[in-house]
Amino acid sequence: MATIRDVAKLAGVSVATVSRVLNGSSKVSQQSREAVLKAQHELDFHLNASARTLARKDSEIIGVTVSDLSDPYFGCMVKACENAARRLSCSLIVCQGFHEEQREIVAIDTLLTHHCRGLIVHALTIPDDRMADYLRRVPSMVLINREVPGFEDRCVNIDNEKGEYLAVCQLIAAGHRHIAYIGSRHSILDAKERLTGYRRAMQEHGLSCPPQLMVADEPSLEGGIRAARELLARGVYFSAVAVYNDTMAAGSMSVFNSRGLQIPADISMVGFDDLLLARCLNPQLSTITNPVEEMGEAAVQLSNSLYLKQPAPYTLPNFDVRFVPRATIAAPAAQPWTDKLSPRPQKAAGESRAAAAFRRAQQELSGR
Amino acid sequence: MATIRDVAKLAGVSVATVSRVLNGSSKVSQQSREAVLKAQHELDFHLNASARTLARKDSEIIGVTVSDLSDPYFGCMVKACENAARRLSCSLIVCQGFHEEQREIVAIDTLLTHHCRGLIVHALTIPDDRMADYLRRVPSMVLINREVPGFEDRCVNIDNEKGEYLAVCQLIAAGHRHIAYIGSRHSILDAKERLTGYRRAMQEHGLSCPPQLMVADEPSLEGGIRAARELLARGVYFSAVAVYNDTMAAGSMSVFNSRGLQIPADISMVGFDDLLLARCLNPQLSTITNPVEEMGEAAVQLSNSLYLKQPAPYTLPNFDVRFVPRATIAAPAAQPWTDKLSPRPQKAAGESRAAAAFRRAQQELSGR
DNA sequence: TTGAAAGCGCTAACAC
DNA sequence: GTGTTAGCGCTTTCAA
Repeated sequence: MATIRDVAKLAGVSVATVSRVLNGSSKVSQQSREAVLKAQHELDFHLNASARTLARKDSEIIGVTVSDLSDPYFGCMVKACENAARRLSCSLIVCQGFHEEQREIVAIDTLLTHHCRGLIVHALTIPDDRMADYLRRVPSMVLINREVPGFEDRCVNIDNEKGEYLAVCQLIAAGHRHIAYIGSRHSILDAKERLTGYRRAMQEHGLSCPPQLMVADEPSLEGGIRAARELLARGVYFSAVAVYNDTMAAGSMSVFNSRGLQIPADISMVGFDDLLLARCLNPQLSTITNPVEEMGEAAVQLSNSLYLKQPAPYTLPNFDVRFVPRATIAAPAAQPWTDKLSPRPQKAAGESRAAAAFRRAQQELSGR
Repeated sequence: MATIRDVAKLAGVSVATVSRVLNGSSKVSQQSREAVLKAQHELDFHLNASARTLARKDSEIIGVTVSDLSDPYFGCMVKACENAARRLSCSLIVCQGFHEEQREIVAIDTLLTHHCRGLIVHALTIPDDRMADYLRRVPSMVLINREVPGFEDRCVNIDNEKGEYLAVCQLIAAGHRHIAYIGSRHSILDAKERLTGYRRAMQEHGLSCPPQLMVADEPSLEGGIRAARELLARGVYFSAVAVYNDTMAAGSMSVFNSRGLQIPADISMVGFDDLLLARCLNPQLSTITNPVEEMGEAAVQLSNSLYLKQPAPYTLPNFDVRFVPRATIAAPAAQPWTDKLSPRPQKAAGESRAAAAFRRAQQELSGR
């Protein structure tokens, strides 16, 4: 591998001059500049990032941890981070934590080792006090999708409660009164806030949140499938479901569909995140926007600003959560499929198609 | 920021000993080890990756370029790369090329600057000769989803032609004879190979590939939507569509659905890639597996093996492409919606629901 | 406008 | 087992 010395020798100048040319310094004669560029080309020379980092004490690397890159939510986030990093002439290092404390710690330590210029951390299983430790020690660390007390100004987050509140209000406005909630089983901020939003919307409209209508599972397609099955198995009436995120909603919809339950005629649904996926579902999923890309951008900006100790630090924008009307919300059927608000309904004479489908699903899924 | 010197001083040993402890060398007394670890903890010290890289002349960084991280296909790929990198105690740098030559070049140059231990490059717009240049100069560079003549053993790829061939054979086996093809507009290897697979399947079964039944667009949801509209606008009969990838298929399905055309009753469909998305669609999309994660893994392995100049270099596995039967393929309707195999059919007396839907779609979309 | 040279923080001989 | 020390490739003073 050629070094700056080789280039200097070939160009007939000193290493300092080569460095100047390669860093765009103006104080170089046209002649030297050309000679250096020519030599660089001939030797196919690239400055060594590590050596430069060492000399400058500034790494030009932004580090980001997410839980799982195959999740489109994080894909979008990291996409935005990479774009923002590039604009700062930085490279992006990504680590995955997979919702496991040990891996999240390894991920953060990896970034620390690289003495990153900015750190965007999505780590949900590390306890608050440990996170606070990190935040105290690493001034440019920024958290995403999480809030640690005392460091609110370094946490990039949306108003999850408001989002879910909006979602449930839409269901209520459509006439629903028996609204189930499929949540995330992770005890993380998003999950809690969204659940609170659901509860608040229900309560403000004088509706109850019976525990039989609330289930929680992994925030994945499979989790959504299990949750929907569980809900049906309980046999309690509901005409609508608010779901933690679009991915779980997709899983749930596939269960309802395959059981002959029509969306939105029999069951209305609302998701959260507004992934591309939401527009691919049939019917297209009504959901809540989640400005992941803006958040990724903002996180990088904030982190960089903290790193530079700017006198007027970057201020986080207000992230917008909005309801996106699509095709999964309709008025509830005039006739509920059961008038029982408790499990185990029996077959009734002259039951409707939907009622029959519900009953069959409940019977099969409850393991009888 | 604390350095190894500070730790040495605090622990009352030399920097060499600190280095030994921190790198797990066995030749250290228990006493020294403990002192060092204690000092490290007190100072919250982390080895500086750049300094280590410089001293060792080995960067412990794997670099990967993809076109767009928000595309779940690449998300899966990078996920696998990160996992593989971690197993080699390496960090992962990701750059995006966005199918633009200039950005792809910047991405590769960025990786070169970091003197990566391994380079996994997905760059489709840089011409072959330039890619060959890179490959010659950087022995550990590995290409993904592309083949450059003379470097086949450093290109990680699946048999796209076979995959698409399998897909189309399934449609033919179901009884289809008028099979449209929605392709990618990018003139890249995958696109060409898959198209070839379609052609070969048709020809081997004595079927023609009329140009009116072939459209191409961006390999995105929007591209799929436009392509399906274009196809309908042409008004030529088809009972099935083979699509370049699942994402485009999702877009196409949404168009057919919204036009009252039923899948698979009116139109059978088959995708490619077997993304999570395929299982979220309604009906679930029959498709072809694309072992992206295995490919990502293999690419990292291969790159690392090339880097180490191993005597017995890593050999690429045979990536499996398989047809995944789901719910979007059925026999064609007994009655085609038109007997005209050319555009602009007129309303016929007593036309079927499907025929009416097709006709309306064609008329509206062809801009009349 | 240029060059010499002192580090940046670490590793890895080498000597003890 | 341990310490000393010469680099690794680059940037950046400081002098010229």
